[in-house]
Amino acid sequence: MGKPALTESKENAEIGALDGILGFHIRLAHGAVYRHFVETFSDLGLTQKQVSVLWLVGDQQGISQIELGSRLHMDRATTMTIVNRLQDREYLRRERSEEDGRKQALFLTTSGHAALEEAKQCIASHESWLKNRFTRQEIEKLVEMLTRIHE
Amino acid sequence: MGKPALTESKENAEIGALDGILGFHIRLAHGAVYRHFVETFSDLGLTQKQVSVLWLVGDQQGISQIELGSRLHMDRATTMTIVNRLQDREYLRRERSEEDGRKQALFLTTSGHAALEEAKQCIASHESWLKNRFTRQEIEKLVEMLTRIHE
DNA sequence: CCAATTTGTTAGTAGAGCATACAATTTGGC
DNA sequence: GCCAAATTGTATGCTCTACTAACAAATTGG
Repeated sequence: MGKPALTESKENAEIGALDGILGFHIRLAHGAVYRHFVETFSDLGLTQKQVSVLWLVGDQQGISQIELGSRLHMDRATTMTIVNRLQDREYLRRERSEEDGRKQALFLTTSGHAALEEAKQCIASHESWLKNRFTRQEIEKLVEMLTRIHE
Repeated sequence: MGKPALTESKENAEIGALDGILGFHIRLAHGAVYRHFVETFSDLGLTQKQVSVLWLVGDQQGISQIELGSRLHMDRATTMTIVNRLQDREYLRRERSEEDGRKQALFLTTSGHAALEEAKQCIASHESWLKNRFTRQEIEKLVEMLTRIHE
């Protein structure tokens, strides 16, 4: 019954049965990646979401908010707040779409492009910190498995 | 252009070069797991963190807040807000530790135990939703790789 | 042409995370 | 034993992300 009192030297935090929960490991891994991301981007002052949005808008100028949101799995309201923040910082601007008056077309400003370039440098260093612990094959397998989760 | 237009979830959202970023996939996977978690736990009204805390306190009655926080990678302030919320709902209680007057020892209440039991049922169904897409070996490998990230 | 849908917007709520400051307690150096 | 430093808990305030609900404007379809 019960478990022996933990007297072992293991510095690694014991999490008991939680260790068998896949979702738990995904959450912890995400947290670790998140924290390193924030550290890497403390100078730029950009969050993961903001960088993703800059990246996607840079990739596909004129994309609508709804399209942007759907590709990053954000709802309309969440997309709004992030686009608002980037617009306030003058990294991107909205334009009414000509084809569809309901849509806003999003474009990077000049400083938006500059910020994205800087961000891509940070992403590179962040990614190598992350990927360092895996072989090329493992990364491929990991990405494939993660994709099966988020589809 | 093999993809049919459909109203289902699986509209292959193009994310371009972002597709090569491992951190991005971790974030998307986490988001997908999180959303399914919330859905699964909408009846119980518990969050991932709250369940993790209930689980750990149930596993190790008398654990201190600092210990709890360190095992779930939360700082003291964050741990406080979560413990406060669970205490307000009378799922757990604090007791001044006898060995170390600085510490609070945490214990599940009766309804805390009940909530944890319910939660474990939900976790099981949530986990099988998640694990369904993998073989046993893949799960093992995935957990091992995720552990390398969060150590 | 009118009703339904899509898209954007605003406002409000909530969880999680972090920084800072402070109080109580314990620990360690002397 | 005593005092300074470290540990733990607490309180406050801020930010980011995410969701809901309601509403307006534009488009689409029957």
